[in-house]
Amino acid sequence: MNELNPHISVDCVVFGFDFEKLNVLVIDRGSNDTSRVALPGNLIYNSENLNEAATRVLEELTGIKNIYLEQIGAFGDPLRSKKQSDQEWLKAIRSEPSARVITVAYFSLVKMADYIPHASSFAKVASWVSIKEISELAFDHLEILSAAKETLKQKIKIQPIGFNLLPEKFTLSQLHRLYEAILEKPLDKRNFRRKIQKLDIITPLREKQFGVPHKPSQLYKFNKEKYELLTKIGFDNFGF
Amino acid sequence: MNELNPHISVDCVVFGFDFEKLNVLVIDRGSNDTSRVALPGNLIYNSENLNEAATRVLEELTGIKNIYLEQIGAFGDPLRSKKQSDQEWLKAIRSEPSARVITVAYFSLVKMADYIPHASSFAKVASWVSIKEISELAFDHLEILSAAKETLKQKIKIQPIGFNLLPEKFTLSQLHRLYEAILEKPLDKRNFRRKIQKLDIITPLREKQFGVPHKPSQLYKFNKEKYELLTKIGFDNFGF
DNA sequence: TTTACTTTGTGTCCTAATTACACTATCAAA
DNA sequence: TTTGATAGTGTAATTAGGACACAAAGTAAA
Repeated sequence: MNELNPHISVDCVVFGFDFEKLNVLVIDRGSNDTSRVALPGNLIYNSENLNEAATRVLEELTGIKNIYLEQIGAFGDPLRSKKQSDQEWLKAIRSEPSARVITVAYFSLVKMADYIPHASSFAKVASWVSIKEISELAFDHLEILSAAKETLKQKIKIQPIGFNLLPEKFTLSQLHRLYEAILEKPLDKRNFRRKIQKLDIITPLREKQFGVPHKPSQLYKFNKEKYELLTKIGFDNFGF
Repeated sequence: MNELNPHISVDCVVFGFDFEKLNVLVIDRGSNDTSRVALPGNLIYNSENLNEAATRVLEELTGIKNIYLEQIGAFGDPLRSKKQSDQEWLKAIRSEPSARVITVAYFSLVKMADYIPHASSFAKVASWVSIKEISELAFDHLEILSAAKETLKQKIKIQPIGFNLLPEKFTLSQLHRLYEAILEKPLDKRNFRRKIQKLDIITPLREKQFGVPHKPSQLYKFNKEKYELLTKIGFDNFGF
């Protein structure tokens, strides 16, 4: 340990859905020796609040902006950035690489198609990776990712936030697969549909899929007014 | 704003239940001009993690120890300690009173009878106050308290944590009133009892209340083994 | 043009959970 | 012995949840 003041950073867990599985946005420092994959994150400025910092840092590193971020919590183990590989990275980008860093983690759900990551700043690569394929991340980012997944599982049960991961027009099957990917368990098709329909939060469009080599499915759009009404009056019964 | 490094503090929202209403533990700087009621909190040390800091700070200010603290989240608005009254207080206790302070909030549930607060350090008074009576607190502590209440409402629905607020032996009516106090809404007596009984998490004792000017009620104890089993295998169906 | 392949979309039965609701029992105190 | 206070109990009606199988609609390939 040392006697420098601790620093504050933000880290962002941005989830995307590719109609099959959940992905998360990561950056890579991109040196060719050891790849150092990490969640997008950096130190905050003194004049901005934590949300603003998360928004700014995410855009600086990945080009992604205009998204809604929600706090997961603070991670402040004194040793969270003391692994040698982490220290080596920090030496390249920080003026006080050995200072303790307490981070505040945020998560967000976005439509992958709308957010093509473009690496910049110290990120050499910014890309979507399937959460199943992530077995190692810098610092304590694996722990943060794990907390984010847990938060998402909880929230999806009480708020229909999953719609943020789908395009404007979507099918019930896509929504179904999304819920299965988030909850990491199979859900009965008919029961799922019944439950979603009863929520009265999606509206069928006068439009179907086309060009698919099977029965084309009905397209739906998300009913934002209904959603806002529901979140306002509160609803607990979205559990699967 | 200024260019000092931000500091990190922890603040604790400790709930207690007096068989009628929810209370929260607050400290008062105790000057006789303006009373400055606040949640117990202080800067962290560089060598301790956030949980340890919360535990230590709580004990230093109120004498309360050996309790389980759970994180609520980080609060980091740059202006959160810039009110004049807050600055005056900070000048008395901090070497850099104008530095930005980012705080990590924790909450806890305790049996009031077991935890008699004893003020020390810069706290001149440490005492339980009904949450209904709190209309003003230092810094952004009102916001933190509000977040804590919300967290508690959510958690009580998926974990039987309320038992931490009751003594070893308690009656179903006490438990009932506790749930009503936390959820801030009336719950049907018979339905509440049925639901709790079905959880199989309380065991009746061979003992009743005595000395009460009405029908004495059955005493129960909390079934810890069952609770731990339930939290391990996971359960979502504790909703009221 | 027929067949194979793939995914969509739908209904019922059974069980479990939820809600609403009112009266008797038991004690202390007056 | 009466009063006042709280404890304790059951049922009926409704709603939600879980398990389960087959026909329909399109493309692609034979």
